[in-house]
Amino acid sequence: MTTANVRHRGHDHPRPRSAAVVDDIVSQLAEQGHRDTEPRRLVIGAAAAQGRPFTAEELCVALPCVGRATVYRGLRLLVETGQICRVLLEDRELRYQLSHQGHHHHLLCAVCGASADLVGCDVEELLRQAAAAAGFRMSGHWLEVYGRCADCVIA
Amino acid sequence: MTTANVRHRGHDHPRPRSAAVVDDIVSQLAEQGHRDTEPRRLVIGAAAAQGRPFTAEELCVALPCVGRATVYRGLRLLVETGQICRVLLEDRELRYQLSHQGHHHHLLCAVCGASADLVGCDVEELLRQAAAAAGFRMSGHWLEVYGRCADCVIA
DNA sequence: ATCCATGCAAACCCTTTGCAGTCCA
DNA sequence: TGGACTGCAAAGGGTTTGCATGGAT
Repeated sequence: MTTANVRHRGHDHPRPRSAAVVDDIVSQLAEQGHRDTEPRRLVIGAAAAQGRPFTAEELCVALPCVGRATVYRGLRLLVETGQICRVLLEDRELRYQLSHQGHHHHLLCAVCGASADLVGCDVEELLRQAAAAAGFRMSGHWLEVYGRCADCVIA
Repeated sequence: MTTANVRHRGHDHPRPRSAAVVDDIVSQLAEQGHRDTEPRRLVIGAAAAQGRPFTAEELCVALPCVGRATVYRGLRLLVETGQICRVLLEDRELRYQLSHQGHHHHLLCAVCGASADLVGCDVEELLRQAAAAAGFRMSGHWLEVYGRCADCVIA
């Protein structure tokens, strides 16, 4: 295997400040014909402010002035446009987090909820071959890896 | 990688007829102190009769004489005792299917819904190493592979 | 001036739970 | 017989939708 490459959220690749993230996403949405509205900016801003995968409910609580439906519609739009991705916990709870470039998987800490992206790990090719051996043409896969992050392994 | 080994449901390893499957599962449940009841047998029988991953709702429809709660409770018991396993479709719809031995993953056909088990594919070790590179100690993972089965690739 | 986006509340879907009655072991 | 199991219906939670209003382009 290739040595796995890891990006810890907000460390190795520091993101621009939240406001810039919001502007960036809003402009990308604009290119696709989606309007620039205050509630939508609030949703994006709150999403960007989360330190780890978050739930729709958490965003609703963080944004009491934004309608519940608007939060859900905003999240759906962001997923559809690839700005954020969905994360499934072991108990099947659905969470979200800002997308990073390209295809990757999530390492999720069962203790503190932290998330790290796993990139450069060639599971995909392995799966494609295995699927082919079964006569399947793979079109996609869903993979979540659960465990304990470095901090929680020590504790 | 090791050459992936594949089991197509009901082909390479033909299962005993449905009634025998039911008896087998019921006796395993009995060993764990669970009673042998008619509704439970019906649930197991219906589950065994499905040709592909099924939903709780499908079982309820197939068993109009069995209470909805009983179907759900039966499925939960079967999952807890390892007799059946959960399968997640790409849209996150939850389905079930009879378990096979050991750890494996599912190849799911997006067209016809068929399912094949992927065994002997050492994704796990690859993931463990990748997780370790990120400082994570892996404790588990969830993987579903989506695509088209041999029949549906042709069609 | 459009018509997309929002907010509220109700609707929805899927699953679980409370409870009284039933039936294995 | 006692405790597990069942069925019904109602509750539950998480998410979506209908509709009238508001706001971006």
